[in-house]
Amino acid sequence: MERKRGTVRDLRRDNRSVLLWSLYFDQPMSRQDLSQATGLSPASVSNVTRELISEGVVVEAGSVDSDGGRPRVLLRMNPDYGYVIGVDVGETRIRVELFDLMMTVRAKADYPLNPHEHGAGKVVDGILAGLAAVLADGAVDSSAVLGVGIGVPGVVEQGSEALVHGQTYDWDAVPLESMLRAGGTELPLYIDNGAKTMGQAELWFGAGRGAQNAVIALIGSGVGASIITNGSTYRGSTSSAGEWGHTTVMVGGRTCRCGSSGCLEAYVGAEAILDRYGSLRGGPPLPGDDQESALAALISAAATSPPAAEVLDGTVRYLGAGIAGLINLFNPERIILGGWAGLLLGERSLPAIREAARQHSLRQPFAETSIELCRLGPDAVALGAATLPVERLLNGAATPAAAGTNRSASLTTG
Amino acid sequence: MERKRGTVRDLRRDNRSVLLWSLYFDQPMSRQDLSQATGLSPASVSNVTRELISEGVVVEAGSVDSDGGRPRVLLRMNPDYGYVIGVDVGETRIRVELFDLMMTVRAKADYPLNPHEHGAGKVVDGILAGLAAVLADGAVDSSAVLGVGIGVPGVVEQGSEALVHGQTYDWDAVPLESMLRAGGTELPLYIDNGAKTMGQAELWFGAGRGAQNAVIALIGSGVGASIITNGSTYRGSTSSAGEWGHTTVMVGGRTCRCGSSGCLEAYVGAEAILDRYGSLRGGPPLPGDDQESALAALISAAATSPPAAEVLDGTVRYLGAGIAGLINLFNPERIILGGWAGLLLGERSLPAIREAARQHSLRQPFAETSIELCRLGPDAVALGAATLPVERLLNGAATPAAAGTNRSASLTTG
DNA sequence: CGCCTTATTTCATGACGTGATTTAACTCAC
DNA sequence: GTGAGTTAAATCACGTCATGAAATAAGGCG
Repeated sequence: MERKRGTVRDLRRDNRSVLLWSLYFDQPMSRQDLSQATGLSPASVSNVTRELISEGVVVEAGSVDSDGGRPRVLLRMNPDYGYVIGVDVGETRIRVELFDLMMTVRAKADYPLNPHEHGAGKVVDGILAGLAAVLADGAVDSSAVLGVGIGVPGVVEQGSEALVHGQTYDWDAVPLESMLRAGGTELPLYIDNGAKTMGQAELWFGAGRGAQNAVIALIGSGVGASIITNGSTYRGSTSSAGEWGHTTVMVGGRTCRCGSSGCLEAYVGAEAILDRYGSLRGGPPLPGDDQESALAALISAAATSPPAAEVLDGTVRYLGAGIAGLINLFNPERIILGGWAGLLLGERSLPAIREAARQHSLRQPFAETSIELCRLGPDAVALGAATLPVERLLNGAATPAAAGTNRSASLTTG
Repeated sequence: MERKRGTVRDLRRDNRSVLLWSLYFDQPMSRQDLSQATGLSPASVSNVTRELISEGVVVEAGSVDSDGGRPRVLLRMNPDYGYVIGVDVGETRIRVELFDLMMTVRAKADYPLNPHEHGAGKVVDGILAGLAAVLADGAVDSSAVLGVGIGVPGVVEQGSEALVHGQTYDWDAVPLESMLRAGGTELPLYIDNGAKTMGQAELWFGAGRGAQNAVIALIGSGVGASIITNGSTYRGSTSSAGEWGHTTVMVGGRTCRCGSSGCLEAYVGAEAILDRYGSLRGGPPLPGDDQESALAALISAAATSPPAAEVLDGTVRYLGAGIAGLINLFNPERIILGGWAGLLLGERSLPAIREAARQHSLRQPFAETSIELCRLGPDAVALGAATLPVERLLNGAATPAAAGTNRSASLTTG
């Protein structure tokens, strides 16, 4: 998100953007509050506000207070100014959700995916079907949609057309964007890595609110992370930053599915945990075909089963070491542990994880970091993806399309 | 380095800053070149340029070219607009260097430090003496000094007055800034971690030039790093970001001087390498009281001595794993290996280090990353520290003091 | 020496943010 | 009720800025 500078018009756009961000996260606010929060003069707030209201992005929402003076008029975002869609391309299903501007869900659609059949074509079909379904279900015209955010597993190469490199899916440079275009959609698309979109969801609405520097650590079958620096997602030079799972925590250790050895993921990923438990017991895998119930079973077994406890203790230790590395390197205000396996582990062992992290990190940065659990659950990928077009709106993209059937159209100003 | 926005005057400052950065790193340039490089209109370049010339920051430096048209007038920074001082507080000495704006050395001074006597008082005395010495030696009046950058070991807490937490020195919240003030200096001070200043030196003038995302990995007696994100040094929430040395690469491994175990530093720091070699041989430490010659001796012994070769091979492997972690997490364009021990290792084994890093990192980000050696040598700490006040100047700090005896003072404009 | 070419400056214009000033919208005491 | 008091918001006049267009400067070339 570069900020072009130069002309005096860009300045206006910047100020407008600052004001929108402020309002978005602190609704409702009076013009006066906004002036304080943004540092802009009351006069400027008044001007920018008029513009925003006439565009329909912002609406007045009643007045409040008055101990003797003119009451403050409260301002809100207009949730119906436009809609956004979030797509979560998961291992077993595609989920599509329609939100209004304030991220209230308006419609949902799920498309199951055969775990062993991840052809890009299937995924594209699922997404397109989901888009049509939520638009119909929510009774929203596509012209009112600001954009569609899509969270996918794997690295997304942002170019003129986004390319997806999916390790898990065995995708190699899949041109998802142009495939969707070929499928007929004309909605603005924002494609990003699912861990990053989920991180952004936590950053905006979950345990990360207000953080400038944070790492959202995600543990599912595999291990990933979303890195927040200076208040926004860090992507690195080719958008693959945050691949935390393949950090070496044990040189010469267990072989990882990435081909290397000693990776963090080879110890704390759900698959690895179950595998370690299996080889310790020497028996067959735990009950339940899916990892989720198997891991839950392992965790509840730990109370009585020494081998299960041993595996989990080891997991906590490796995880703590991995988190400590993040603390030392990034010096974040917050580490947020998520992903379905991360939540299972965290619910049982957060204090132990904190202690392990303490042991492996430097005193000073550790003392400045809080380690918490995600608040939004594992379904936040779609939510986070849907924030991408909202982010663009807040950053001042020119009114996209005519967006908004629901505007109060009193443009008679002056 | 926040960029305050709001008024139209800030816009001017921003444009001025963009122009200065461009000119600083691409001297000399004509106004036309600048217009192209910055995206500003020729008219604006002309205006801003006039201002800069009248202030004395920029000077015209001859014209060039002319295949039929008016020749381009070349512009340069005025190296004598003001001076900056860089201080390197090392383990065995304090080094103070005086530079002009283009970082040409004008004077140097060294103050030896007893390795076992790192009292803050001694250090402050040394710095103050050094400042006086270089100013005298360089025949520069203190009013012409834009600022003093000081690179120290340990974490620097940037508050209203910088506090230094030095692990190595056993410093705990030493108020270095106010101590120097109490010592009588009135020069603007910029205190930062030495690894970060060295990283900035490489970023500006060394192997990091032009990189937007890079990590400068420093190996000396200990191990540190300087992280560059989006073109500038990343500091994290309390400026301790970049503590790479205590990343766990071997859970339950060697005890580290930080108190934890399995830290990268416990394997690839010079002290650790020598220690590992010592315990492998079972004999006394290598010849040479200082680590530097001992490590050099170990490296040259590796050609004939199997134990030495074994230790170094292990070191390469651990180092590669550590670097791989940086590649995965940060997805940088470049990893730059430095520090005196890093250079010794790198000169002998860079290809092996690259290979080890490849084995432990993901294919895609590894392919996008080049791994190189530092170009400026271990003395770049002072140089990098001295860039701090220059950075401030380029970012558009109001002309600090009256800076510059050497200005052409024709301020008669319109 | 005049014409051509290219770099730089000048000029008029339109936007913008802001402090000061007005106007708007209420409360409250009487 | 009604006027004084109080606070929020809008308006105004002003100064600053970047910019495209036009003018000017500075050289080459025939």
